[in-house]
Amino acid sequence: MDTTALDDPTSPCSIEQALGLVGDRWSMLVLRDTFRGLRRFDEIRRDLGIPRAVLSDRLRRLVDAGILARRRYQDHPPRDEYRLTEMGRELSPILVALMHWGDRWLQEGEPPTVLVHSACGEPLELGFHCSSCHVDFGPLEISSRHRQEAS
Amino acid sequence: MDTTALDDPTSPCSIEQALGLVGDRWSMLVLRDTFRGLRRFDEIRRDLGIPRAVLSDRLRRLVDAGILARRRYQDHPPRDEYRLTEMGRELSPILVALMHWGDRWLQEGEPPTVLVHSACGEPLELGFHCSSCHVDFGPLEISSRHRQEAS
DNA sequence: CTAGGCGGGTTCAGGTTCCGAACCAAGTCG
DNA sequence: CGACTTGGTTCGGAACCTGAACCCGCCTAG
Repeated sequence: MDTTALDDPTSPCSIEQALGLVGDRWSMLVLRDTFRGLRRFDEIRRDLGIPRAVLSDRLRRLVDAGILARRRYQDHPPRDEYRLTEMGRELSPILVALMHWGDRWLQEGEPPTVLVHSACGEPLELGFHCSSCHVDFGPLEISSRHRQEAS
Repeated sequence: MDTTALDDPTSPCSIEQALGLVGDRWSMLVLRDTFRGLRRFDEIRRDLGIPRAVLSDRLRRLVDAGILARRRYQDHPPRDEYRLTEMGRELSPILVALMHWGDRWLQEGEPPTVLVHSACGEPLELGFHCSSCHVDFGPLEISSRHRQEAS
C-alpha cells in the first residue's frame, strides 16, 4: 500500500493555505452554521456560544477571503447577513468529510444527522471517483503526481 | 422562521466533535506530514517549524485519541515513531478535500500536486455520490435528515 | 420625550495558549 | 572525555480568547 498519497515535499501546500483561512475551530463551525442556513450575526452567536468579538473577527476574515458575502437585507435599521459564496459552498466536501469521520469514529450509536441526496432522499456517499475508469474507490488507491518544476 | 430539525441545538454534532480533535491548525499539518510518510518527532518538527512543546502536545493528543500510534522502532537509544492508525488513515478525505479546495481557490496556476487513481494514473475527483440513483452530484443537491429524538 | 429593547458590533481586563530559546536526558561517535 | 543526535520539558513574554460592559442606530411603548 501507498501511504504517500498526500506527498508534497516542496511546493506551497494547498492544505496549508486552506488551513490558514479555515483552519481554526471557530471558522469551521461558523461555516457549518451557514451551511445549515443561519445567516445573521446573533443567530450564529447564540448557536455557537462564540464571543461576539471573535465572531465579528471570523466573519470579517471569511468575507475578506471571499468565502462569505455580506449582504444588506434591510436598510432602515441597517442589517446585514452573511451568505456563502460559490467559494464557500465548495467547502462542503470538507465539512461532509469531517462529519462522516466523526460519525464513524467519535459518535456512539447512530449519527445524529444524515446527509442525503435531495433528489431521492437516500444517504449520500463521499468518495473518490475516477472519471477515466468510471469507478469509485477508497483512500488506499490514491497516488500522487507532482508538477515538474523543471521545464 | 423555523428550519425545524435543521438547527436542533441538542444534537451532538459530529463536525464539532471531529474539530475538537483535529480542528486546530497544527494537528492537521502534523497529520498531513504523517500521510506524507514522516514519522519521527524531529522530521515533523523541522518540516513544519512547529515549536517542540506544541508538537509534543499534539502528538500526545493524537495518540490518545487513537489517530496515531506510537511505536518503538529501536531500543537502545529508545526511539519512537508515530504512525497513522486506521482511524487516522480515514481522515484522508478531509485532507484531500482541503487540498482540492486550496488548489482551486487559493493556488495561482496549476496545483503543485495532483492526486491520481493509482490504477490508471488519471486525476481523481472527490464528490458526492448517490448509490441509489447512481449519480454524482454537487453541494447544492444535499439535504439533511435528523434523527428523531422521539419524546 | 424618555425608557427599554434588539441587532450588530467594539472595547477592555484577565486568563489561556503559543512561541522561541534554553535546558535536560539517554545514547552514540570520535 | 566532549560533542552530537533525538526527543523531549521548562520558562518568560507575546499573542489570542473569553466574558462582561459599553456603544450605535433604530423601533416601540408610555
